[in-house]
Amino acid sequence: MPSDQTRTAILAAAERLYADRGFGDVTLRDIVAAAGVNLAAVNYHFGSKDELIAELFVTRSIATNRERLNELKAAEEKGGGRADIDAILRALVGPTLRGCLGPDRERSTAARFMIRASIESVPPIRRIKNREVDHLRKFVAAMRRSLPDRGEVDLYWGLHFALAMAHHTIRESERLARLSDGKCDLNDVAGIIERIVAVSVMALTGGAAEKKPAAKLVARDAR
Amino acid sequence: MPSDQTRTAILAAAERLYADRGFGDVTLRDIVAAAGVNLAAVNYHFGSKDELIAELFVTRSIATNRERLNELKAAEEKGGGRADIDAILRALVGPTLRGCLGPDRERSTAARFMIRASIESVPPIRRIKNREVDHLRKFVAAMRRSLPDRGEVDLYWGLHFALAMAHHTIRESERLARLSDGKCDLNDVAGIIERIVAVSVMALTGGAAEKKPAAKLVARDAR
DNA sequence: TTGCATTTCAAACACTTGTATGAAACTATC
DNA sequence: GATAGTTTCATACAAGTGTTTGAAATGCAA
Repeated sequence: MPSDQTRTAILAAAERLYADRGFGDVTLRDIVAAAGVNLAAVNYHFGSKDELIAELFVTRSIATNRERLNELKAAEEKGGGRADIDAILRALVGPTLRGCLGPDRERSTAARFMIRASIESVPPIRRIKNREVDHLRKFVAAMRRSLPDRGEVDLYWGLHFALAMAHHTIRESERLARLSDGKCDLNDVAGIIERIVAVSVMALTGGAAEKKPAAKLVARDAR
Repeated sequence: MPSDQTRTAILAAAERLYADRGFGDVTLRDIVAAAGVNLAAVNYHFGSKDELIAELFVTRSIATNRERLNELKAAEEKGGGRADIDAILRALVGPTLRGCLGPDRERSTAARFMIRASIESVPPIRRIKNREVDHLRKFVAAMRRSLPDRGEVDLYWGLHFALAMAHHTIRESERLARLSDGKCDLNDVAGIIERIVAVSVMALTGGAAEKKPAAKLVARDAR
């Protein structure tokens, strides 16, 4: 059995560099330099640059999806097969937001890499990404169980908007900070999640307060 | 005065190619081939590839911003200096959505180019893009006039979410179509705009129906 | 037409990219 | 300890990039 410390060093360095600087301007030479290995090691261990990216993406993709589904399943079991809509949405956007935002960006490399992958859309990733709809369908199903009276199309749009707010918040966090002169606290990840979930719930329920007391719907104007 | 048909041919070809395929994989040779001009013409007329991109971006940027501000000003004048919040948001997201979505993608090249620019974040654009916050501040000011009781931070988040939904809808329109098996009609641009505006208004007003009858807040389940 | 500035063109330049090669170093089995 | 398989390494390669060059072509005033 081969010692794969070179392999993992390449994977770690590549993920960090891609997360920080994007796929566009990270070369194989940058990666091997950061990993402290030889240039030819990438092609030896992975075959090509694209296969390296693909392996990176599939690994993180199933990890993120599992994290989401675990939260979803926990919420559904607690509710006896029918989770509250806000819990479903929290399971959808929570993992990514917690991974990408907040002060502890140390182990957030994976999440930041996934955001890069969702933004830049490089060929090897685009091919894989089509399976993601199957993953999202599970959330649509859970939402349908939670809101059986809502129309199908509204559910799709609600899920779409929830992802929109989550991803856009991650991508444009600095612009929001500058626009608001720092008044929008982007380190308060829990607060951001609640904000996005609250808006998504309103989008899905038409603004009328539902069965739950809707605790977090009030404006939070810290600082 | 020089005949600038070569210049404009380059600009048109570059904008179309960038809009269609992104900055990443469009070379100068692709551009000059599409424009039917010589390779050296780009450097002769623009100095460098980055300056070509920058000129493209600033031109479209001020055009889009003007379109937005015209709608905003019209709404504010109609309301005697204080526009309804939904009119403000419509002025913010309407122009871009109308340009990028819908069946007539012929003259939407400009809007699609702007979306590319907002996604890929290539260096020459990133430098210019910082001025956009000044443009957005005008919308924050209008929102403050329209909703004087709302907290500052809520206004920023509301504007942020509105842009999030608009941009994400443009970027991931095909995924939404596939996820919903075509049930989400992405050719109904006016309906999409109203949907986004409605959710944004709810995000800003906390879900309670305000002074206006909130006409469009009901779910639309066409098809 | 002559002369001069502007614009076009083919060709080459310098550089970076991902990939391939073949020898060297290493590892573990017999 | 010899040998076969695996891994590393320096180096080279082919292709593609933006840019530059200097001459040819063009347009336009005197």
